[in-house]
Amino acid sequence: MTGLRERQKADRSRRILEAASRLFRDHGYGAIRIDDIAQAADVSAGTLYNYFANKGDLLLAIVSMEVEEVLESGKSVVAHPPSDVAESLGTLIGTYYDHSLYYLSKEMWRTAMAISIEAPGTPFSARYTALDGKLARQVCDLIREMQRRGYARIGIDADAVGQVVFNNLNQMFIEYVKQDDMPLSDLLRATARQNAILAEMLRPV
Amino acid sequence: MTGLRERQKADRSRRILEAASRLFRDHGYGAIRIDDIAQAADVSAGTLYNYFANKGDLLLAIVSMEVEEVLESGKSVVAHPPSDVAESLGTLIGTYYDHSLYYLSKEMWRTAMAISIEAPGTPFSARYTALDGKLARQVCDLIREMQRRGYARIGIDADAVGQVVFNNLNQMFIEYVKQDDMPLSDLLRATARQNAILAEMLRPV
DNA sequence: AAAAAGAATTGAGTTCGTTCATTTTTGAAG
DNA sequence: CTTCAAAAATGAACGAACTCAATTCTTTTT
Repeated sequence: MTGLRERQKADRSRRILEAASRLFRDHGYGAIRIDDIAQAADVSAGTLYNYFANKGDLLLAIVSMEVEEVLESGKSVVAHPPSDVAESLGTLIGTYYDHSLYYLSKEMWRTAMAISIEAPGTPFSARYTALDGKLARQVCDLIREMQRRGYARIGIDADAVGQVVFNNLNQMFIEYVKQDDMPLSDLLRATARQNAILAEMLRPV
Repeated sequence: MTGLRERQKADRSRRILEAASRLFRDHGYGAIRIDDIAQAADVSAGTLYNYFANKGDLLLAIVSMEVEEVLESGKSVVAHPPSDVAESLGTLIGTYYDHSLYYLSKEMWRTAMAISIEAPGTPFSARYTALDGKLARQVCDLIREMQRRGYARIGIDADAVGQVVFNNLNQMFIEYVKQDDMPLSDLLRATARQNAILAEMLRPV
């Protein structure tokens, strides 16, 4: 089970991820070469390709870990939502956005999202896409939970609304990371305005 | 005005665009090398870079022409919208989606959208982003026009709703081009379901 | 314990996008 | 018609991601 080979493999994978994470964040994804990561992780460039399909896949592995955390912290919002619909959505979305730039730069996000569109087939790209799907479902879950508690009008297609809310926050996040000088406050204000309309519609009669 | 130099420049640009457009479509963006395009257009690789910032910028020039057409054909929908909100949105969005794969492959769209996120600064990337903004505004215009004609409830933030509708259709389109085997009918069905909710909200009292 | 099998690492080589010093072409001035 | 300057084209050279045949390291078998 924990033979030498297994341990070495796990260790190398960890070293590569740590080195890449630090280097990407400090110097930018584009500025870092595979050789830089390999050297920092004490492996050869060729070895790195035994662990990750390509440079982008390595980035998506890092970003996926971040999204896992976001998903986790979203759970508590769904479990104990504020009774106001607008506030609920704002809290969940705020949780998503707040986490987003803690470990990852805007450039890393841009590249990650670009890769997940352009090369959706690599292992970690698929994982990232799956996580995105889970986030979307979490928004749907929140709306259903609001309906269950009587905080939101029932008889409205929760999955469709949730999907729309998620697609919107995702697209707004893309606009946000596309502009290096756009502050988070602008993003929050814009999405609050958009969600206000959907929240109004969901408000119980 | 129409000196030899000007004419040659325009001609070379056109030849490059035509060659690239055909080759990308027939063999895929990734499979085509700059040299292939240069040869087909009867220029050197270096010359190509006098006309386009890089390979991706060339693709975005091609995609932008397509979006211009989409925008143009959207105008007539906004000018003469059906009186039902859901039908209006469906018609406009159907126009967008229908055009989308006439000249461009899914791979071209994937790559184009990826580049517009990752490298928003190049000339044609900026142009593509601007066109995207115009499309979003066109959706807002449609909703405002519906309100003006009494086909949609007034007193609702048309710009916010329009932005949400557009962000949603954009994100759904991304999902669509990410999966090579997803038929257009699936995309239309999904967005129709989502827009039904927003249309219901906009329905005049 | 030696040998065989096979898993993993290695780094030189390939490919392709991009750059840039040089050459060629164009249009203007004398 | 020549000369000159600016604009544009060229292709060899460069850099970085990625590949793969050869090698080294683990594990299993006898």
